[in-house]
Amino acid sequence: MKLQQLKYLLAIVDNGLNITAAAERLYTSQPGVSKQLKLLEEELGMQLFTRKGKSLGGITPAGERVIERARVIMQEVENIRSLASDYYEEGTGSLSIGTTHTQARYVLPEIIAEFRKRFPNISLNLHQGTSEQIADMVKANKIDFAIATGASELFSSLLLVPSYRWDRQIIVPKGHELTQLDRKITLHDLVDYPLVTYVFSFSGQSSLKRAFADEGLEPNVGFTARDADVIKTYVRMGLGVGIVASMAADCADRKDLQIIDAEGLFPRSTTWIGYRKDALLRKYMFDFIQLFAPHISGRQMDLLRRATSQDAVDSLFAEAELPLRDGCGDKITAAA
Amino acid sequence: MKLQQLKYLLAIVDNGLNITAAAERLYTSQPGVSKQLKLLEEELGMQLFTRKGKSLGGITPAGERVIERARVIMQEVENIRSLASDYYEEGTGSLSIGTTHTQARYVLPEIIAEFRKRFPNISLNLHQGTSEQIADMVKANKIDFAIATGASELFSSLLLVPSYRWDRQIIVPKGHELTQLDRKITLHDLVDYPLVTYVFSFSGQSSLKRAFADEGLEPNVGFTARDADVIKTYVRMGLGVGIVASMAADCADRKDLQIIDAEGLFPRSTTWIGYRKDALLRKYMFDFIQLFAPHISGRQMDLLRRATSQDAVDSLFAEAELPLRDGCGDKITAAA
DNA sequence: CGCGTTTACGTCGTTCGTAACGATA
DNA sequence: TATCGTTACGAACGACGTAAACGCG
Repeated sequence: MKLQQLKYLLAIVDNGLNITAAAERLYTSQPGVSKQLKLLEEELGMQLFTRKGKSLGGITPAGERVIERARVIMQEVENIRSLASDYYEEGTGSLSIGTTHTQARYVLPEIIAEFRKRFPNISLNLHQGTSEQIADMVKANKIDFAIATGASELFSSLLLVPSYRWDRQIIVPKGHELTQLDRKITLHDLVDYPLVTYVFSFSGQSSLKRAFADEGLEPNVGFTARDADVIKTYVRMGLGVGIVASMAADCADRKDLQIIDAEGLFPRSTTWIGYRKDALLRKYMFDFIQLFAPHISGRQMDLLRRATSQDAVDSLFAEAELPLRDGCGDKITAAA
Repeated sequence: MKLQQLKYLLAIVDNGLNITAAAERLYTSQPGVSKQLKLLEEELGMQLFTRKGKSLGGITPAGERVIERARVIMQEVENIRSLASDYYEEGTGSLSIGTTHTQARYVLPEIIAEFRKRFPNISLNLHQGTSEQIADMVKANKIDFAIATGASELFSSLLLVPSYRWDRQIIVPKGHELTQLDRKITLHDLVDYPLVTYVFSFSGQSSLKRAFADEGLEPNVGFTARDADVIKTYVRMGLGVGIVASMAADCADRKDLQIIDAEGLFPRSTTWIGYRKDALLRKYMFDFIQLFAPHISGRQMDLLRRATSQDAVDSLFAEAELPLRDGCGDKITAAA
């Protein structure tokens, strides 16, 4: 048995049991892959795949289990390489992050700027997508980190590190009648206006809908978009009342938009940064986590390094201690 | 990186950083091992070992971590092979068991007889030793199963499956004055006689001593031996009162020895069968477990197969439901 | 000088890519 | 006939073992 055979095996599986495609992905010849698969099957004395004529038809039950193990092995091989890189190639490497628009546009820029300053030779890749798309990237091992809000059920193979919490904010054009209220705004006030907010697939969105339902109200959603910039554009055009994450309402917007604090109206959301349970992170990756979630103490980071289960991570952080993030003013306010 | 390089690396570590010894163990030439180590270090770009002149002096901190990972990899490779054997070499293989004298002499014979009948082509190896010696065998990966009583702290790398419980029994020559008592025997009765029992290193032994201490008594230990046969021999010679595991007092002994039930006098012991957490057991190995601990239901066995932590195993079995084993009469009595 | 490691080198087996062939839809 | 996998073969590479050199105690 050789590592290459296992690598080829996984490549075949990950390319839909198409040996030709796997060979291309591996930058090698197709007969080579074919032969190594055959050799592996011969050595193990078992069929890993069922055959449809000459083509591969499916994976045998035993094959499934071999593949599982092979994945562990290749992951550990990666971990060894990663260890080695940490010791002798300090300062070089790459970091791929999958995240949503709000993070990429409003939260990450200054964090990434700081990271680049500290690690100028780490190449950074930002992959933007919906929670579901990010989950796919995780599956395909395309990213080192996923950053998102809620939707933890999509990311069971990751360790999720809660990083900060945020409220939604209501944005309206300056002088809008909602700003004339002499009391705190309520959900009742909102149902009279067309709302402009995130499309439902955006995680945490369903909690907004539920907030209305809990009071027996039906929101009038006039327009949905995937990112806050589009929402703000439409709010500026007077198309409705915007509801966005507080991070998205930055200071520049306050020239022509008015922000109404919606604290308490909707449940608070928690944004996390996650990485594969079985991956060994390089030093600069942990440094990135600490940049992203600076409330984590040095001691907590040490414990985090050793954590292998979500329970272990959760026990490190109490929700109440997470910082609350805003788009203007102090970027991070202390815990309530 | 190649699997062979990792195998060589581990062999070097397991042979006290002596490359020559490692090469012999691997049935290959010493320069070959040396070269592969060098290649591995070059590929990783790091020193795995510190050098004392030309000899290996110690393991670098980074090396330790690489070795950890390498062990996982080689274990998974074994697991794949094991899987393959299960599918295509059904009925062949080997089973090595490390256990104590009492198990080997009184409990295992009939279990092994049944196992041999079912799997005539599995070669069986019984390694007898103290708990400590068995723990060493586990470390050196010499055995598939460890069977022992108590001493669970020695076997933290194993999953321990509680299998049955047993009491100690008091054995005396026929007509001994302790048999004349018209009431249940107590610890006070025993301190007047020299006791013949297991040496202290035998696990669970300390609990015997503690039982006396709890009542403020000091037992008069006249003679200790490592196995019950020796103890019985000395009891027959009138050298003292024997205290042995109930399994060891078999029917044949009742001709010239009298057994006094000591139920309640000493804490009950639990015997377990254990296997490495990270090992993938072959089918016949699980069958052996079920032979050894027949109280485990089919459903529990299925869950056991998937268990990876001791907590998961413990949650499967409540102590109270374990059978109580005796040396004569019904071999296994139902739970109390 | 003995022990253990490294270097040097010749042999042998394996892998790889190209090219041709076979099977399937 | 287009697609995909297998077989065949020569070239290149890598692993292995023997022999010799080196360093340390």
